[in-house]
Amino acid sequence: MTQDKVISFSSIKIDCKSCNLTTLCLPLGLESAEIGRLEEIIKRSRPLHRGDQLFHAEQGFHSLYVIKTGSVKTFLPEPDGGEQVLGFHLPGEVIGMDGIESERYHCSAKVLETSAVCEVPFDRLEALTHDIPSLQHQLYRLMSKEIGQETDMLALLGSKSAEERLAAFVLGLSERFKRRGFSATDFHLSMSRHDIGSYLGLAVETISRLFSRFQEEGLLKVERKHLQLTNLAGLQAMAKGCGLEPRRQKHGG
Amino acid sequence: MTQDKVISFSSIKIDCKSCNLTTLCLPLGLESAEIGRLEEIIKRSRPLHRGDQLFHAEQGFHSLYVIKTGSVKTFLPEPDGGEQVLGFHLPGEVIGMDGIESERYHCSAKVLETSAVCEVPFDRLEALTHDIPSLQHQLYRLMSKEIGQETDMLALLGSKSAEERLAAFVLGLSERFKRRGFSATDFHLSMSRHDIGSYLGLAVETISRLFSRFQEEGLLKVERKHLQLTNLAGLQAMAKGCGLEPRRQKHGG
DNA sequence: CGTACTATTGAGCGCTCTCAAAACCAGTGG
DNA sequence: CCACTGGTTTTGAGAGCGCTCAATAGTACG
Repeated sequence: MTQDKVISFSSIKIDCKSCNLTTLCLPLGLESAEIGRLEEIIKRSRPLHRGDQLFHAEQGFHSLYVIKTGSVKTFLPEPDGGEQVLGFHLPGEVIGMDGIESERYHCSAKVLETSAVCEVPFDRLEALTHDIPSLQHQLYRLMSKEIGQETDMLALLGSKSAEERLAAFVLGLSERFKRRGFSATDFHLSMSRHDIGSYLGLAVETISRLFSRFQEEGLLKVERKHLQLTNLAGLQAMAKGCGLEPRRQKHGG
Repeated sequence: MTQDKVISFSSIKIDCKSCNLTTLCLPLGLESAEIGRLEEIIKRSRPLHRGDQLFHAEQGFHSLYVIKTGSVKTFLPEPDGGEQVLGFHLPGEVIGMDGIESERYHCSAKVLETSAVCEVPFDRLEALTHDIPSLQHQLYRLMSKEIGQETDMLALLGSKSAEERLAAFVLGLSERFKRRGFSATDFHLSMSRHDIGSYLGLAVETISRLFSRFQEEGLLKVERKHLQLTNLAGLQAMAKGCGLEPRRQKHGG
């Protein structure tokens, strides 16, 4: 029960010990009575499995979802049945905030591996943020952070080469795993090469070729879904476009 | 004074008659006393001119800014002095929300033409949203909308060809001018070709060439900064990638 | 052990890039 | 008024990155 409290509390707070997520946010400083109220509105879900869909684009919006364990991808469905991947989400992260404006989800969300996810009905959360100013502030911060992250992604897609994008991608994952207390150099890719390609605006084949090249260059080792980063500094240099030989173009040249 | 009230009210409401912006949002339904309180916190600014900077990336965050007239671009400064353009902002739009999370602006904002901009200190706005639930809801919606728009841009950059991007861009501008009560087919581009290219992830030369080609194809007429859309349906088809001849790639192949 | 899906690798091409230069425009000062 | 200067836009030529197509290998599942 105490354990449950911690989980519920931290699900919103995004500062969740049970999710190994201790540094993302400032403490909320809620009173225990307030924690209880927050707990009340959170629906715990049974385990979800690979391919399960949390919500669909255009579907009526009611709740935010907090990833507790596992991973989730968000994407924009395309008319031809394809998926434009928008992001990969790890424990402690919140999705669904794009649905508030129109009261319909803007994107779809699909579970990448067996995962646990909390549902937080937004109308009740909104009412609670009205009663608890620090929670209100936290929600503003959360949405602001989302905007900033998408902004960074726009810059990546707008001006980086394929190798810069992939290097930045694996380093981003590394950083996020590290914050969660997992290894920063050794982790599992729950998404397919296809999803990575879609996310980075590249073809599947390009992802595969780059992984092979990075491995040849000793930057990392990749075996199917397992990734081991063997030269973080080299990857960082590559992500910044400061590769050994000066290159300065996205593609073409 | 009544006129001023309308402006202040609508600056936050994003439903501003004086900005020709009547359809963007639902009414807030504020009491006149509440309107007064909102008015109090808004700082009106003197006119700004082309090149004036509203805020810089990494600078301490204190306020949101609402464009009243003119236009503003937001961008991420690059180490080499370049600018990765993130968006162009028209009257009624709010910028600076990316600064809430870290209490530093995430991007920079520069005025594109003579403009009027309201400053809204965020701490005071936040306090006010606590007192006025409908205002709180409106701010959530505003941030949610921003997330959705950036999402759409990610999809554009991730999977569209150059011609699809430019067609979508001019149509997006057209739509936004239309909502503001201006002509949807005849308007002024306050940003340079360079800015458009950066925004769309394309080279300046590509923008210029595409404008020329679109003109040859009778889709639009362009003369320096003046744009006239002569075939909206054709542009829409092009933006969707349903051009006359089937094409299905971003670049290459 | 067959079927379907995912990943890898190769061959070839074209979209969009870079480089380069000319045309055009705006502002300044003589 | 015009030459000068700096910036923006246009246009051309050529090249390369990342694409598509295609085929092979590896993996998952029944």
